[in-house]
Amino acid sequence: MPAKRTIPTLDDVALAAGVSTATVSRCLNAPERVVKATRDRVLTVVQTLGYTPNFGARAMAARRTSTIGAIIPTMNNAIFARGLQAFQEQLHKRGYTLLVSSTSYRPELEEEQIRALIARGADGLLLIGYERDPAIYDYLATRDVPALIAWANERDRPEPAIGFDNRACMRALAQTVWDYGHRQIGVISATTKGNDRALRRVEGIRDTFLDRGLPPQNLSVVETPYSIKNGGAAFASLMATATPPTVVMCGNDVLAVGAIGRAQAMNLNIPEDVSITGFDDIELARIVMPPLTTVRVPHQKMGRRSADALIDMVETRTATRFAALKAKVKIRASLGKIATVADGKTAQD
Amino acid sequence: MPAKRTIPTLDDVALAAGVSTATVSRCLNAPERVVKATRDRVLTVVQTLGYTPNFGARAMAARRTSTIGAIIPTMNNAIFARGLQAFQEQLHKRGYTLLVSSTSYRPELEEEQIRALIARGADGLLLIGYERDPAIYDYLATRDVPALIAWANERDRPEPAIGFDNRACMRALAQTVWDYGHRQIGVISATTKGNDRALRRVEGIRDTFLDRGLPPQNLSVVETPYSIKNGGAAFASLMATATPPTVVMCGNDVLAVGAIGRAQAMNLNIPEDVSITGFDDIELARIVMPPLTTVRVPHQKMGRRSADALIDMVETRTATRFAALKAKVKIRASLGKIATVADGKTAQD
DNA sequence: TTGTAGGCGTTATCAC
DNA sequence: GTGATAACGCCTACAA
Repeated sequence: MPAKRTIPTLDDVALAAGVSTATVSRCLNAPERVVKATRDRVLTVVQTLGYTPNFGARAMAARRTSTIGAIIPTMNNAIFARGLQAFQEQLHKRGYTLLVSSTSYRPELEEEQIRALIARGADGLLLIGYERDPAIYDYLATRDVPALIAWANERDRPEPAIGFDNRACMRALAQTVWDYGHRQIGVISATTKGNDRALRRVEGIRDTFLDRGLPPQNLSVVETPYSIKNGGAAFASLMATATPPTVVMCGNDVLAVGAIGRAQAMNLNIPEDVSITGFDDIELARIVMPPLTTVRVPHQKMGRRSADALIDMVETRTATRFAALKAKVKIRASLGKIATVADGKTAQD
Repeated sequence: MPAKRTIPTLDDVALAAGVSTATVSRCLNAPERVVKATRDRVLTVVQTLGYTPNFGARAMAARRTSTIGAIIPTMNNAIFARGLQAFQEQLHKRGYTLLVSSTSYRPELEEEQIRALIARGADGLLLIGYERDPAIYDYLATRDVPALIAWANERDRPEPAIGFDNRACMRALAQTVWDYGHRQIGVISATTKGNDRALRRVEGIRDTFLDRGLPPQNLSVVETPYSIKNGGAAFASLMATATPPTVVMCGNDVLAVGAIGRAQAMNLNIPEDVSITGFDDIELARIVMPPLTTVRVPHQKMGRRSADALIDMVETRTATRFAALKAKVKIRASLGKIATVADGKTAQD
């Protein structure tokens, strides 16, 4: 009647199976190098004893962990959730485990978290966006830990990255907005400090409108941390000006949903009184009334590809550059047309 | 010009600081046991070398990791996100790290994940709900890993749990629905197999209505996996019957949002044509039109308390029982009143 | 095909 | 207050 109060180790298994620890280890890590008879015997013992290898010991001896770390700004909303889920599923398929941690959009926390993940033995790292202290890139290099950037992809940066071109995507959406006749533009951006994706999106908006000759004073930008509530407040402040915008372009869907909610509270009709756009195309974008015009980001594909790319980097010790993923403008009811005098039309549509 | 291609270890630090590895270790783990002069010297070296302790080695030597594992059904929606975020923040405050993994609502995956987290050295585990193979509880006991149950709390179960009473909460909501005059009830539940929270919620609904004498045939329940889309489909099937319900009570807000969307697509007015209720009070519940009547779960408090409780269990090796948290019915526009003949009123309100 | 033995980087128990 | 030194559990040459 063995009161198994102790955790079985490789030794216990070896002893019970009448083989050496080396053989047990092989049965687990390279089964083909053990003859079937012994392998079966060993695996049975593993089962009955309920043996599980100790991760720390294994990591130390093998000097790798089959673990990938990811550091994302937040798990609080759907923006990263879908991509992360796909990332983790693909990792799992290829025999890797995911370690997540989040910075709560405080970039200064990222370095500590990178260290923590590396200390935990992460074989590779997924990071969001390009912008971070160069010392971090140095650190990654000295530790020889491959890192892949996601949610962004800029043509002129050398780091391996799987994502879309935030600036070009927003430029495309802004073009649609321009084509719809809007000439008085409000922008609600996430805080751009330490967030290159947010910055690029604002730049994309500027590109389009200023290139087409919009007077700079017709384009007003406010920054605020991502949240539904902040989106609402920023919207109110934009609408409170002498010449309120006919369209408010938001840095992401969460801000846009906040703006829509506030607009309704202010008894403004969308898109008759004001149009609103987002970015990401999270589930909320279709639920909200009216449905949100936004940019559809290929979250799943991005997650899956990132997993494959990062594992390749880890296993082959090489780094490649990747082409940007496509993200398409998705027009829904929250964006309406403005009839310009030149068009000879009568009113908003 | 040292080309530091190697990762610094405790030995390197000890060597450079001219002390023993034991002293370096103490500087890091019990600074008060080292005289200030040496401590400063050592810590400087740690800085300049960029030393980070190796997690695996540390875990092996110290036989603990300051790591807590959590296994949740999904990270895909907001249901667990808020509580988990609070959980992780509180863990962080107390010097612990969180390891998450998700089962995608497939209970049979839980055991493997528990093993994986324990193999990774989790000092304690957070699990959702009570229902699981008894063998799992045995395993946890032999491995001597404390586990805390969250998102549920049943008076007559001995396991330590921090959460609310799903059955009682849903009973309270059902009471409100009853008071509003509804006598033809539709229920959309998550799959109850392997999900005690979902089962208890349905039971809560039955409790209220059957106790008050509602004929069983006036209460129809459909089960479907959690998702907005499935919620919509289930709603359509409930409404397609000969005597469609005047209210559809959903097992959570995600299903309810799906139901609302489908109702709109079917040109049904809420609550005039049919009322809809949810459970959880996630952000979506306030965004959706009309806003959703639901049960407000204290996610943050639950997360925070769970962290404290679990750390206490780990550090003191004791287990206590906890009282259920309160969750309140939150009435919003998606629930309307039915005028009964007895009330002498005229119509729906 | 299988066994032996050294080493991975820490912590903790002792002496000093 | 500080320094040796023995675990900790596993992997992997290398040898048999």
